[in-house]
Amino acid sequence: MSRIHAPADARRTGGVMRYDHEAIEAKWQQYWAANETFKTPEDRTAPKYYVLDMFPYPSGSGLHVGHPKGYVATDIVRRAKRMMGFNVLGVMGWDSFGLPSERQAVKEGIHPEEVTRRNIDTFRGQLQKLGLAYDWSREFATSDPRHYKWTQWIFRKLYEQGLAYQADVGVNWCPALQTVLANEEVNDGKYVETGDPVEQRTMKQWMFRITEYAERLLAGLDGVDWPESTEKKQREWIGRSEGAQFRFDVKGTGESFEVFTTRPDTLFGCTYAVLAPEHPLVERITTDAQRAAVAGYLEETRAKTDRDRTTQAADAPKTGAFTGAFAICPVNGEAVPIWIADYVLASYGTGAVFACPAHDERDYAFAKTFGLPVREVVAGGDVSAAAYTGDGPHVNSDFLDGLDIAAAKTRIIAWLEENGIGKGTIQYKLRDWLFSRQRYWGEPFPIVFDDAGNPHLLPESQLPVTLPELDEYKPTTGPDGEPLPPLARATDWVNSPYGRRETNTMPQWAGSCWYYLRFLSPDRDDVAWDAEEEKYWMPVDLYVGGNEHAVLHLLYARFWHEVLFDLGLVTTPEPFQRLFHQGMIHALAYNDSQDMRGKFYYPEEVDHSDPSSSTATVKATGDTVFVKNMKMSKSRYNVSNPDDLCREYGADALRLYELFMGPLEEGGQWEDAGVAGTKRFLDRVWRLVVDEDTGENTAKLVPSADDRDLDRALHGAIKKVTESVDDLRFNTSISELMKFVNVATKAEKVSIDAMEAFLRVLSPFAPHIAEELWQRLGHTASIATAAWPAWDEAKLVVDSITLAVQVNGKVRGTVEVPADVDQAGALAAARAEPNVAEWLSKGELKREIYVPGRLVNLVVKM
RNA sequence: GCGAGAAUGGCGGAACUGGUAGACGCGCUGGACUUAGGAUCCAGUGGGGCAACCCGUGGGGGUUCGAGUCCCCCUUCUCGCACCA
Repeated sequence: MSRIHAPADARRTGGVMRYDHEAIEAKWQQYWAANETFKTPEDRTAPKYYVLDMFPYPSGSGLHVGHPKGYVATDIVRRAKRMMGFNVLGVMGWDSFGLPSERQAVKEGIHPEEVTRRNIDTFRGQLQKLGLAYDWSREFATSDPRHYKWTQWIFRKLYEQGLAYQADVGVNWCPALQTVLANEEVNDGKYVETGDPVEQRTMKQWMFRITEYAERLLAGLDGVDWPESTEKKQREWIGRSEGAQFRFDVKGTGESFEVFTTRPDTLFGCTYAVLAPEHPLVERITTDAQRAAVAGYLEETRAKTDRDRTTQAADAPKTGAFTGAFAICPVNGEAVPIWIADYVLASYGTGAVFACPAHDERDYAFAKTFGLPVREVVAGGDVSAAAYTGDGPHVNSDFLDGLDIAAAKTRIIAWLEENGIGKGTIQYKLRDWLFSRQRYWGEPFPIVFDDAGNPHLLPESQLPVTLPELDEYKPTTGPDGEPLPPLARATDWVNSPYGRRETNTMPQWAGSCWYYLRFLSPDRDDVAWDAEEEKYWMPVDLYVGGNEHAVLHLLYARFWHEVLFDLGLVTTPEPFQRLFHQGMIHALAYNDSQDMRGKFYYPEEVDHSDPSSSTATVKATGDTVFVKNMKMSKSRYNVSNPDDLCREYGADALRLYELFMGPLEEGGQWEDAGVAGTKRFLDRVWRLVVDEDTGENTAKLVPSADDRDLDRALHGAIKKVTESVDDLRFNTSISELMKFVNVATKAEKVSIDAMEAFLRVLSPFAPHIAEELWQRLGHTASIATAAWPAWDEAKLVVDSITLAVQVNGKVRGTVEVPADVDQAGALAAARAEPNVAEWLSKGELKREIYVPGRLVNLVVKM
């Protein structure tokens, strides 16, 4: 029970009892911890609400003010929903495996675990200073064997389902990091996190058959409440396209190849075929005459980066080489030349296409480059000028003539199927998920290899497979000089009684794929999660995090969840019912180059006294620097530190400003001065209750006071805050809270009931001061356990309203009328307004418009 | 190139289904109280004009009694995606 009853030991300075945020915030944080105020309730009869923040990676650099924005938002939801009678599951933990800790450990010569523990302590400390209402008893880290035992357990499940396999695949190898990266981690030929260059290699890797779930992952999006743009990104990432796959025979050989197309209806317009340079047939069908040309082209292609090959516009000039071979177009028996070209990707579809330049921009560009014929088969465009991709009747197409695209597709697919040449199929852009990394600081696989090199699952009883101690965490090399992961150094560990252990580890995504389930029963060592708890708490009702995870984490987690659902281990097909992305916080950055790629300067190094100017002056040198609002980041020298702001203004003021600065989904531009503003607001709240001269409660607070204006402000605030808990528009609800304080400050008397109701709706935003004032008003239990107040619509209505009176759409005056005025009364009052009457006298009144409660518009013909 | 979103005072941002544009806050100006104020309180604050009034939501058209909001065209910015046949 509550152990701290002493009144706030707020600092008395010169007899003034000011709001001492440091003492009060520390006091209540201790109180919440000591009383386990936010421990998840045991009762399972109340409605539940699972609010989750995206799992943070505890980096070494700690938090800047951009990080807690989402956590503050979810904290308001947690606290308010709790007061509304929900059982709230609010938890925080650490996605603590990962390369940065490993690199930091190498650098400092200590164990990654130690780095991780230190970073977690920093993060936890920073978050706890913000007064976030987490159930800290459920905290866990993915790098804890108690947790990763179950990550390995889930891997076993996926393996047993045939969803995990090893394959020799072309991978993104990062020489600097000595590891492979997932496609999603590579952009522009570089590792997205560090910018280190990435090259292509073929290696044996673990893969997940996420492609088997492509259709399910698409369908599941229909049932969730997610931002439209994120759903769209996932759909596009999965990239479903319907079409046909069929066979082309290579003339004069026994060979054939399959093509995939979404436009089988244009088959009569086929004038050549193209194989990807990597296509296995290339070697076999190239004629001697063309061998040199083909070899030359393959060399050229190899030299190109993936990006060079895949980031061209459709109508960009093409490259390629003729193989000398011809393919037989199945629909008309024509022999068409077979080319190779890097605009055809080996990794998509069948790695081969038939080309119909008349109706495909890429084929058109290629045909123009190499002087290949163009044959129109869909009327409606001018194929002598450009490819025509619109609809129209087919021509030059035998049995398809006259049909539109849709009908022609159906017809040709039926024909292909009847003749045993091919069939209608669906292709996805989604590729199988590369799941292994050559790193130390990740989950070991529960896999051993036999002497023949075949993988076997370790029995469940052998989990967790823990990370062995190493002298060094750097990658190593094998007897043939091939690169080996750091775990290969642990020879005793590798040679287990069950076989040779897998030395790759899982990627960082693994832990975050199911952490939301572990939070349900993190103390259980006998199960990954408790089935009853899963039934009660899942799905996550509100998931808040940045949109940078729109595809990767959210797609991977959904995939695992779907598999677990199929196995009957979870009861909902989707893990995250509602998703919300908080915006990225920006702040002014100063750089000596206009493109912001030069040297950055700290705000205190420059003089930017004219905020409307896009340039500033470096104080020391007088040089001009450019000013731009940029994402807050250490490297741009534009971060604000939450610890400093907590010290100066308090966590409550910081929390308020995080959300007051703008809509949650937009980031907003950070200004430390804004925190001073929300601090002033809290000072005024304080003075409503506390007489700063005596430290006693103010005389202003009385048992009852009849004040319609104050009631309206109060109930307006209650209503707005209550609604914002669902629509997450906290910036406007904070302004309603401010309005109440403005009215209350001016009022002679404020009823204690009104003040208490206000404190309750304020408490999710500024919990420390709300607790303190609540206690000063005589309450012994935490305000977090108080009931949420209801608003009274009757209190929101006003006796009289001000109507704007327009003449021809321009406001010419206002009139006070009773709130329940009828149309005739409103119009009469409007016409009587002196200034309006004068305008009316200038012309003929043609029309009167009355918008109840708003305005009157009188249309006058002058 | 394609797609999505955005553009409102000196600044961050309000404005429900078209209905008094600029709520709330920052900053600024003036005043009060003060030994002092970077504390607090009061008043003011889109631009122009003594005023009536005029002009104002990136630019240009349109619909409407009435447009920040709806439609068309354009500009700029942000964020995704990038030859997927």
